[in-house]
Amino acid sequence: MTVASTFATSRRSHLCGELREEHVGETVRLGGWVHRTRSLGSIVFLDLRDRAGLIQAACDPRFSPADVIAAADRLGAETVVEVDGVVARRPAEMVNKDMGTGTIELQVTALRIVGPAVTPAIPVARGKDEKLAAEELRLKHRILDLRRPELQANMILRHRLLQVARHAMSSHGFLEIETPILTKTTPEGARDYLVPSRVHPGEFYALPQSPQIYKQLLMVAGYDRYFQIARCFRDEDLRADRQPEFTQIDLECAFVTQEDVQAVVERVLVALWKEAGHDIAIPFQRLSWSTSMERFGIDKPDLRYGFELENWTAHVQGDAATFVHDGITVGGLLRGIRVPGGAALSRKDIDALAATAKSNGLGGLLWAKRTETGWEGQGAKAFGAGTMEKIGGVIGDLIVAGVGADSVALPAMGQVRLELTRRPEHAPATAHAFCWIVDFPLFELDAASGEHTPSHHPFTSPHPDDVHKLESVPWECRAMHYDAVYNGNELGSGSIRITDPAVQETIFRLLKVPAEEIQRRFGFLLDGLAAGAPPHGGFALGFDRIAMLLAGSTSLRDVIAFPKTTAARALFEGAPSPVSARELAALNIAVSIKEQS
RNA sequence: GGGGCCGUAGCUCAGUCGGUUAGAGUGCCGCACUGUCACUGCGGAGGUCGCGGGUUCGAGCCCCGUCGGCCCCGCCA
Repeated sequence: MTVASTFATSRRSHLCGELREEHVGETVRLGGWVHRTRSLGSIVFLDLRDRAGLIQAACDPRFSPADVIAAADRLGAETVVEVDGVVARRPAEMVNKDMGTGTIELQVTALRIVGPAVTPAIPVARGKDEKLAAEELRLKHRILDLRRPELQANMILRHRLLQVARHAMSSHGFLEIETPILTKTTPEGARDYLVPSRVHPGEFYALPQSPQIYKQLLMVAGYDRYFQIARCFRDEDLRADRQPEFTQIDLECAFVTQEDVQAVVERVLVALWKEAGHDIAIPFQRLSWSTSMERFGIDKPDLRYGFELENWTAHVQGDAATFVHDGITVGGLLRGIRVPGGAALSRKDIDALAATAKSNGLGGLLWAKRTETGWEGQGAKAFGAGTMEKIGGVIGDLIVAGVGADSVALPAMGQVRLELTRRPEHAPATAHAFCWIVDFPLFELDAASGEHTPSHHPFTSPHPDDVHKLESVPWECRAMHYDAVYNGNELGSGSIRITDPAVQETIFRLLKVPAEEIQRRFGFLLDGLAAGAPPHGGFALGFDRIAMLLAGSTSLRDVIAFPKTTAARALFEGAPSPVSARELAALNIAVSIKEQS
């Protein structure tokens, strides 16, 4: 007597892939897709597939009627069938170790074709070394691609992660509250997706770039701890890890400090990683933004690797080349990286590192290898013996360095470091390296416009120790803004919000936001904050990216059922698409497309 | 907005210096086959070389444009 399957219905008793040796002897009824067929003439084997996996269904004259064998012989891939049969143990020499159901098979007694299928445009069943179809075709024929066990595993993992996130949030007292999808532009600064209003000609809703303002208003409204698995929309150009619509685990809580928020986020991340089979330690280490830039040249450092940036400015001696001295004289610093064993790198490898340095704005990359006979390379000549002595190193070392202002040299050397970490001979010291980046600058300078912009959003509270600088040296203010970083990936970010109207006013003034615009865009938030706002702060985790990383994938498209292309098209449904003149007229919209010259 | 890579049979790819009839594997169709598991063997069908233009006696191959996909920069806190 066995327990009935959760998946039993009026039309089936089990999922194909969930049968095991304990079911041997049972008469079962299965439904599934024909994954592959192997016909030996009067014996036909079918691999039947469903979301639980594959099982071999054997059609053999010893237990199958002749018409079943004949029908099985004609089955094409991806046909949906229902089969009746008896679960039988396979003889030892016929066990398939690669299948979850490899020790058993179904002895088919009846077979019904319930969903005939045309020959699939792209293969669902793949041989061991067979490549995937082109991504374009996978997106166009998404239902077939989604049938592949790999993608099904990803979607199942995604589901489990969502449940874990919900449970973790709920168990810490967070209330799941939905916020509008048809809304008003939010302060993230990306382009909005707009939705025309039919009843208000000429007016538009915006899809939310995040529920930022709503969640702050929920704090004002007394909901204390809010979370949402929130869909967000940003009309910006895409990347492998960026989709126009994406999902955040969004949270906000009241009467908290930065540390309180971080503690909650850490617990959620522990739960998510555990669900994927990884035990991780908390609390994560904290790095200030400036420390991260100094040591790693980036605000999302991959701490699985060493190769930290070092400041060698003080090592420079009188015998160094003039250009080195000149670079330092104009305010630059010498930033170097030591690569143990790096002397084995070829000239081509080093040239590639130099190209990275140059494309990131450095004049060039100085390098030297420590060999049996001493330092070699252009860097050794440029620095001179005295400086090399100070920099030091053992035989086998490579040193690379660049001179420049921190705003250029640190990010550039950070990219050089990243390239070093990606080299196959450099194994990560650990599999999971989390950290918090804290004390971000409150503002950053926009290179294009020369204007200051909020580095997070305009409601981020200045660091209490820096509030006094707001009027005098605002660009030196740190923010109560923190990012969670994992293996060089930004998982999410958050901040403690401004609840003091005077501070908020100052921020808008510094950002040169006109009073009219403040009222128009953020009036309902400011009014809310004036209604009695508790101190509050929150966070948003990029859920798709987390699912991607835990699935071991490098593209968001592998963890989203129906993703968009890099041109923001949906190849499967064919969105976006033109609409009829009638629909446009109803929305009071006239379309004018600029002719290409 | 900019840069790079790619586009040849349903799918994955090869295609030499620009040369006459564009190939392979797989899938598909047919035949054979009683223990296969990427079954095997034999036979067959299958091509707008993304699209448009140009150079040339001749273009899958060279040039220009264009469309689509992917990756990156800008952009996206």
